Amino acid sequence: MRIHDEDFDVRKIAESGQCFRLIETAPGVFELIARGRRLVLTETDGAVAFESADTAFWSEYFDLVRDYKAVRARADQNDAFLCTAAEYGKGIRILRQEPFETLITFIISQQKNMPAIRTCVEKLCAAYGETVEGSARRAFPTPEALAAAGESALRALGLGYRAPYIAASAEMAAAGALDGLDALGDSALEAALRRFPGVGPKVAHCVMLFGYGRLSGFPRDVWINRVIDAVYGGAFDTARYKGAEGIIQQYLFYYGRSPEGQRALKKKTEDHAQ
DNA sequence: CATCAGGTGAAGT
DNA sequence: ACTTCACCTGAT
Repeated sequence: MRIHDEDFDVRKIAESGQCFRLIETAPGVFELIARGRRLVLTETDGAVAFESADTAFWSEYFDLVRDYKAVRARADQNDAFLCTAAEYGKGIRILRQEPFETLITFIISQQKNMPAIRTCVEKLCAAYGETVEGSARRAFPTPEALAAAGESALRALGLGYRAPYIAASAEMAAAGALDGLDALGDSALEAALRRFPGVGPKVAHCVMLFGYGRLSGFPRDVWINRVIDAVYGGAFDTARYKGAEGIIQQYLFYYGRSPEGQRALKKKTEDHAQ
């Protein structure tokens, strides 16, 4: 399968911080372990190619049916920062990841940078995940496997104070706490996710968005808050982008974290100081 | 070597 | 309801 679409950029997706198991193994070659499978994606001349018989599966995973161009077109033309961000982040898509994996990886993500998150997640998979055909890497562990591992073994992997959160959340998931959440409305889903230890507002929105495809999710992390403080006077009106909040968040986040975006933020802050 | 990193929960005002 | 603080450890 070969996709030539300005709204599908594997590298940007890998750098976007929503998925920690999509890794560039050689220039232009990316290996993804997702839902117990391995997929190799190669990028050449602005097109992405991958080999898989199960195109329906990956179509859902990469959210291929959604019209991202139409979302970008919704950006307020008077909002220069967002317009720049949407253009800069063009190619990002919202992946539909496994809810349990999303839950645990974003509990891990707190107070960690992206390389550190990847290291921890790979260690966790290597220790407790099933083998994956064709790859040296392992699948993300099941709730049962992590629950059986226990807090002290997780702490020994370097997870620090997150170990009890992960152990308890895995136990809850193994007991069925994630079952049937798909049927819930957005706010009920958010409330259900908040019951897992180590899950606050930020992680809950990440899981809603990246694990359940709920585009009303708008995770507020330090980068988004920096953008909102510097550019929007401390309050960003998500209501204008109803049904696409999470995509808008990704554009703001990806651009805000980039060197170009940081220069723009610095300039805004200096302008305000005058 | 010190600081920081894609937060959360508990305790304090 | 809002503010402050401790928390593990790898990356820079």
